[in-house]
Amino acid sequence: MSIGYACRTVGVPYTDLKSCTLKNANGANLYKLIDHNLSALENIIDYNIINNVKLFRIGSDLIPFGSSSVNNILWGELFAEKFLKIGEKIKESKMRVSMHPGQYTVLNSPDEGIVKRAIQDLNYHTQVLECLGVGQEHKIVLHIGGVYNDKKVASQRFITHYHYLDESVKRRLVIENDDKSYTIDNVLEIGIALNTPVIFDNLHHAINAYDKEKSDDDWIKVCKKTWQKKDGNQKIHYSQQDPLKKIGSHSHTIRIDEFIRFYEGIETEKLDIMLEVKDKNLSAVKCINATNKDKKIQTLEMEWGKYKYTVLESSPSDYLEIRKLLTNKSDYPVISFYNLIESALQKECTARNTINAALHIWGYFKNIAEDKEKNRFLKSIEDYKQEKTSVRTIKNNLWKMSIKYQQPYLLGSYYFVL
DNA sequence: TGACGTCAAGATCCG
DNA sequence: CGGATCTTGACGTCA
Repeated sequence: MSIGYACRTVGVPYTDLKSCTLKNANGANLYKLIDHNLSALENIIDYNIINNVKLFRIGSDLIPFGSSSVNNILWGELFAEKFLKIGEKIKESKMRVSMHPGQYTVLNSPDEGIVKRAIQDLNYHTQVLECLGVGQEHKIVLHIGGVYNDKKVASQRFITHYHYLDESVKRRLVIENDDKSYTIDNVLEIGIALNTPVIFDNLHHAINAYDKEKSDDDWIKVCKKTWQKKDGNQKIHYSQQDPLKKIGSHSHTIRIDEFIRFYEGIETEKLDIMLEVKDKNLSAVKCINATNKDKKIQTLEMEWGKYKYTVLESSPSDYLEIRKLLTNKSDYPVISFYNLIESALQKECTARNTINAALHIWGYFKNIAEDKEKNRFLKSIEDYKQEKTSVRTIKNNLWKMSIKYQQPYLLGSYYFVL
């Protein structure tokens, strides 16, 4: 059983993917971007290995304009070694990766040109995974596409167009229910016809279900039958509704109580769970720690080190509460721990608490900072008090100091990104 | 024709 | 001039 996250990290230095606009997409630029992005991907994979994350979705923008003819450089060959090095790390650590073309890759379109581009896009995604040298259990997830006033005809067209795909693409392709058009039973019908694995997405299903007679667990069991041994473990997507945003919007973080309720209601033995959530790796690590059989307080102490200053600026009372929670070294109060962090992070930061936390961070530098740096920090605090600047300015300033003076504890802190 | 979703690039504004 | 903040881009479907 693995739990993972999609595309990018939060709070992990040197893991951002870069891109460019169409008009700047020339060979020299693209070469630099790809080189940078592959290094970033390697850093993400390294982070995953260190943090015991065994499931990860590689972002489609790894190769900018990867499926477009404007990108005509032979990136597969030019970066072959870099790809293979990353692929080796993935295989060695038994990580499973995947890719997921976006909502604009539509295989079942009645428009020939759009179908052609969709096929090119699927070829591109396949090529990335092949360059890494990873097996066919490393999947490409696709939605069915548009309805065009007749879902039966449109489903049939998906099946017809599927047969245009290269064997290497078909081997990896899996299909998923969406939040507007194709319900899980629609997708299963196509999946069974094509002998293609089906991904169950719980939030899409909650919004767009043919009938709600069956539970999530029931549907997961039905989908399981579409996964064969060669496909690897069954995969599902899991996300939660953001309570403040419109229907279908992913939550900022995975609420741990709600996740555990879901987790305990399904058969997880041979199941991989891809989380779709704004805070990415933070929620993945949270859910991994909450379901881990290896219950060590050190795991929570490390997590606390990353969250503590964010908690301090949101809620000093929760800060004290969590410290108390972690005093018994033989305990593993993982659920209470994350509940307290979630509750703290929901609270509005008062100006007083914001400044208090900033001064705590400043404590790392006050004896080593140059006068110029000290003045800049004090000025940012003054400006903030007078509402002339946002807390961003203070944090960006302190972040630069953390890099300059190489404070490892601060470089891993979520204070700068949450 | 614009909303939808996503997030970095690119543009512009500010001190 | 550097940094913060706002706007655009790139894609296809649907109302």
